[in-house]
Amino acid sequence: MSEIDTSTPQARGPVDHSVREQIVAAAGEHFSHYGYEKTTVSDLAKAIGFSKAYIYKFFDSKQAIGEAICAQSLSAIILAVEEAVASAPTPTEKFRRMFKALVSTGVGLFFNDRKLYDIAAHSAGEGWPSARAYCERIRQILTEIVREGRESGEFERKTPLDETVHAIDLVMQPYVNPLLLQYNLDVADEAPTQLSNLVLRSLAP
Amino acid sequence: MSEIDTSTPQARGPVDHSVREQIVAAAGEHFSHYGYEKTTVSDLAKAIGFSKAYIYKFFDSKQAIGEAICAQSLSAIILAVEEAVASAPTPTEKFRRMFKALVSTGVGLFFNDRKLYDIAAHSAGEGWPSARAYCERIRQILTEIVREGRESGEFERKTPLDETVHAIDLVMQPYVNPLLLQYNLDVADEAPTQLSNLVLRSLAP
DNA sequence: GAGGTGACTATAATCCAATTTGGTCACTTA
DNA sequence: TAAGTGACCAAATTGGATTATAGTCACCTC
Repeated sequence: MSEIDTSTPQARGPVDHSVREQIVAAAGEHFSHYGYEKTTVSDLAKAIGFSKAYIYKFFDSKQAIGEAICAQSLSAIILAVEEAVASAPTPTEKFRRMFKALVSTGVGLFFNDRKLYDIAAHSAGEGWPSARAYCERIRQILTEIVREGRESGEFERKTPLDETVHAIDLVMQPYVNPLLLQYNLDVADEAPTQLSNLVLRSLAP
Repeated sequence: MSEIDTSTPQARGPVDHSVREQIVAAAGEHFSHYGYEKTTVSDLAKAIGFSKAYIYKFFDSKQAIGEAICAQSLSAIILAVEEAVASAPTPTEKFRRMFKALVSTGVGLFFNDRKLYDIAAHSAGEGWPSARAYCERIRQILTEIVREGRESGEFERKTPLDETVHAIDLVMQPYVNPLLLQYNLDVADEAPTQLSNLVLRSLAP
């Protein structure tokens, strides 16, 4: 449910292979310690005890490895959001908690795993599939909440669903997208509440 | 009404002096042609036929000159916004046109005067007074519109004014702030309309 | 004193050769 | 045939000597 894109174009060779997992594990550690740029593919090869060439049997490029790691980080955010949504009783509350979880998990990643955050931001900036899939998933969750709120009569039904969702998505974008979030850290604590209030007012029937 | 901060701390020596104006004019041309980084203070000195040292009788630093130029660009946006607002009959329409003018002028600056835009973005990133004043002015205009809409009964009056304005300001921020706008160019044509609709729904009495 | 400058310094930008790095491929080995 | 690699190349990166730049100051001139 919350795995993003881990078995996609950037993969080579057998999808399910212990070496692939070793590579990803080593990359996770190295990227988070030294950053994406500072770790070389040879470093990863040494870490798992194989040659650099062998790495390329499993990944198209270094970027592909970066995407796998990025997808992991973003999956963690998705997971937190899904849990937050699941725990809420009403669509209104689901939206509030979603937004809050989204921002606080993102900000948490920024402060606790800055190196991994930077990959996510880079990923969003370059439009990597992992980042696209993440944004898409957030939008899905949002759509589901709005739909449910409309069905229960909690939200207005005049505006076309797509339009409503799209507009709310635009509002959340600066906090969803890691590339943008880093410029909004100064308002990250108040924004979810303030913007949720505004959005929910706009959704009132 | 739309002059931003042109007579502020970064100024030295006589505020009203033809040489100051010459410097600003030369800076405007050079920065817009070659960019802020690529033009040296000596270039500006040569352009106006004085020594570099003399420049420093009028400006604290190169950055101070940059701020003056930045303030000019941002003033142009403010002016466009003020005109758009003035031409609108109702608060609802004022808000729509404000948002639209804001984005289209900003985007226009990006595509037509990229070098100047970059200064504005840098300014916003570093929190220069010129950028702060700009954001503050936008907020003032917004406040005035909301207040007027409340008085005329067009907008709801339950939510505290400050809170309403602040939330709307957060919504507009990605398009007001040049640092952020450049990451949102892909949605810059639809965002004003979509977000205006959403905000206005939230303002409905 | 108002208008203006050349010479100076510390720091930042630039340049370029030497080195690394991402990525490939022909080739083992079991 | 599946698992794995050394040797190789073009492109990117580094380090460190060199140059350019922001900013100051004592001083000049009218």
